[in-house]
Amino acid sequence: MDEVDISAGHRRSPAKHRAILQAAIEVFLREGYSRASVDAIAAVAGVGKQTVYGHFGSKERLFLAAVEAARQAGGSGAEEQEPPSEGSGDVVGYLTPIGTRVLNSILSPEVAALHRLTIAELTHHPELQRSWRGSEAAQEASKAIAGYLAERDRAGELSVPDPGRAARQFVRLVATEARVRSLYGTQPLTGEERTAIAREAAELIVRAHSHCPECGS
Amino acid sequence: MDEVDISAGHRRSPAKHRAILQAAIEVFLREGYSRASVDAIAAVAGVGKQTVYGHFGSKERLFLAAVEAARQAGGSGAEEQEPPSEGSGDVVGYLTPIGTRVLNSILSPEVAALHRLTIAELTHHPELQRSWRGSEAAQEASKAIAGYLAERDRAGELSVPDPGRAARQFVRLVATEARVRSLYGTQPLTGEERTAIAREAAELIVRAHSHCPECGS
Amino acid sequence: MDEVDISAGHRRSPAKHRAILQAAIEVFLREGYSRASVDAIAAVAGVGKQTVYGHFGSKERLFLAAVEAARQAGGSGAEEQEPPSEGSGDVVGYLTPIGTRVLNSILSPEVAALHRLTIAELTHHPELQRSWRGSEAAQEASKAIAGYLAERDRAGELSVPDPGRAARQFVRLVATEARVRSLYGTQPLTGEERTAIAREAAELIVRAHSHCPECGS
Amino acid sequence: MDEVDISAGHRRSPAKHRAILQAAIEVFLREGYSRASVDAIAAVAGVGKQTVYGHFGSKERLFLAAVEAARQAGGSGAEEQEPPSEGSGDVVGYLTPIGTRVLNSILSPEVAALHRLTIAELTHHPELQRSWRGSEAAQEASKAIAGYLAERDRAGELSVPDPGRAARQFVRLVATEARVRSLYGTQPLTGEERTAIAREAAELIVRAHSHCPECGS
DNA sequence: AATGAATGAGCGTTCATTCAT
DNA sequence: AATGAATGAACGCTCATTCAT
Repeated sequence: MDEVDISAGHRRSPAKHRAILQAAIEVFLREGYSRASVDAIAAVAGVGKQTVYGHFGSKERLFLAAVEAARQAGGSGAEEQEPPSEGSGDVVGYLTPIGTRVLNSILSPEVAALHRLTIAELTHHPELQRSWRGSEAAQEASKAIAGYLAERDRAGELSVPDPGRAARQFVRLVATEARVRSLYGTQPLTGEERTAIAREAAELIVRAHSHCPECGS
Repeated sequence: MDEVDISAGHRRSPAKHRAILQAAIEVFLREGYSRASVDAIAAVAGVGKQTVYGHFGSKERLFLAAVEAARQAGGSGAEEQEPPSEGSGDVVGYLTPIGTRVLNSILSPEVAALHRLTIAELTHHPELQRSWRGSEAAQEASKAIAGYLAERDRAGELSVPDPGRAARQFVRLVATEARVRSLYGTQPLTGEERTAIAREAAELIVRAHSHCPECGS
Repeated sequence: MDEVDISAGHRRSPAKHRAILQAAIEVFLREGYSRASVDAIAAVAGVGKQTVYGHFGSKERLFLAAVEAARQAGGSGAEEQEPPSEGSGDVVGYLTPIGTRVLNSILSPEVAALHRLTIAELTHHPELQRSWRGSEAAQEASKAIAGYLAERDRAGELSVPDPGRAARQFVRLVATEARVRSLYGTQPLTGEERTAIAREAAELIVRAHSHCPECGS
Repeated sequence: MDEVDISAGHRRSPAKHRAILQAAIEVFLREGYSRASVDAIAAVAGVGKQTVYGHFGSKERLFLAAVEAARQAGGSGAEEQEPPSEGSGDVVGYLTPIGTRVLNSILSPEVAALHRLTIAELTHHPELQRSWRGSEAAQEASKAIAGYLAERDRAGELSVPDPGRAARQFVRLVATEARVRSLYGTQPLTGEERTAIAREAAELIVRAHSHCPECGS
């Protein structure tokens, strides 16, 4: 009884609302703001144009709502993979798959397209700044990594005076390298490339925070 | 033959060609591809619309030519600053101003706008990929840094097994952190922020390639 | 049964009927027929759009009903002022304030707007002709004036062979001069202007129907 | 060489300008401002819509230009009839045909439609006020009548202390009576009706300014 | 070569009206 | 009876492009 249209027909149907939003995400991400036409979005959603305006008022407001919805949808699902075992001393072996997951999330077509779109429209739609701050899905991974590094520091395995900074640098390196090499997500990257990017970054971070292998300082 | 227009009247005037390109850069960078109108570009250039078509054939070709011209113009001028003295052992002190220069270049309004525009239009204008590869003005700085790090390695001051990778990582870190914090160049960054970004990255690189201060390994 | 809505819920509520009419008058007079939207009228009336259609069937019928209602409302209230003392021989002094009252009625915002609206829509809504004939609120004043002039004639003070015609001419002169000078009620007229208009017309009528001051013919 | 298109083809063609204006007059006068569509005007003019915008910029500016052009066109041609012989003592016989001509001009379909349109749009297009003042084609007739009455006064045939006022009153009476009876030009008036209206007004004016037939005062 | 007038398609938006509740 | 969501057609206006000069 929840699937379609609870008490539908009279109140503004949430089903159509979602359909329009979904269509808007699809078309805006594919075409960009200017090229996307409200007609096309309405057609994809399977509703009349005025229904779109009834729900969202204007192309601009629809756009902002779509970006926000896409951001939330894109953020979720990234962490559904199992967290790797906390324990071992192989820090590079631990960080690399995490970096790969961040990278996979960032290069997913939807997330990458959303990222490009946000950058493209920042100057004409300053409200996107709000979206931007929360959008770096990688920031959640960043916190987990910071926690892990702090633990390694406490365990005496690494020397990490500022785990937050180190985690942020790791994530930035992974994300940026991936974006640059994939032309901001428009060109595919093989699994090997992805792993190599993550490992390179992991190695840098580990090197920078290792005790001296000889004297232990 | 380069003067201005001396033989004008029948051959395509190079002066008008440049004026159109300049106007196109201005308008495309400000408005984006779709929002920019050929009318507006012709008006800014002070020529008739058909002249634009005579020179460039279509809006799309004009766009690509404008991006290419902007890329060349943007790349130059970044290195006009004197290279810092090569010598000293203060590697962070050496890398930080270089990073700051990279960052200043990247955040200049024209370069940042060009970067956003390229990202925005990558999917609709695949030819921009050509532009992209050569556009990272930072790559020149990268080579200089790699050379410097290799030298430090040879001098026994640092241990840099892969100077190219380290230099690239440094430049990526600086550029990305700057872009993220400035919303891809749409928000200003203070001098202190810029310096701090560069120093953070420099410190990471240096930490990662230092000899152990105690045992020298 | 006239209270408010006591039996509401199934029979058409007269209260809503009146509210819709009132809202329609307001919006049509302010915006004109084409510019007025049924949405706006429904919103002003505080009812749903279908309620409007349930009561009036179409925008056009609502319009005609609104004009008719406005005409009736506008006609009333004009004569609530006391009739001046019948007696004196100062005919100009008697006619002038009557003319001023006619003029004030005609220039009241609602009456003037209704007049403009009727003129504007005459060709597209021929039914407005019915409204038109009865709308000249001044016609009631005209009859009173005719009676007064006839009385002056019987008393030998004036020579008015056709009091109806004279009264009509007086009212026409006052109304037209007022409308022309106020741009059909869109520009205000001072009290002095109003009085002067009425007096000018009164003087003409009196001159035209006076006995010769010398020989009495 | 002047008829069509002097050096046409390159500069904005005056012929199309006039065609658009003519079409706009036709459609605006027939439909009113809101109902008239730019598409319809362009179609009637036989040009593309953008041509209309190239020439006039917006519907509103086209409207104002059309009203102005219609006013000028409407004003001319009214006076092409021969002025009646100045002489005689039959003032009513002299004024009546003049009044009839004024009335015929005012009731011509174009002039009447323009008048209605101007009244209808006064509040939404205040610039029409400029048009308004000069539009009363009757004002020229008014001056002629004033001159005639002044002459009669000098000749001792009438006593007209303020010929300008008297002429204005005459014209107002004729015009208003004609408009009211013809529903502002939307219903035809027979020749007899027209003459009767003019004569009624003429008689009033003459009565008001006659010397006493008995004592001559 | 260069102009800008002109085109036809398309844009975002709003309308009077009907449908489903 | 009454709601407001939904529709399809139109609106004013702008666009990239071509034509005629």
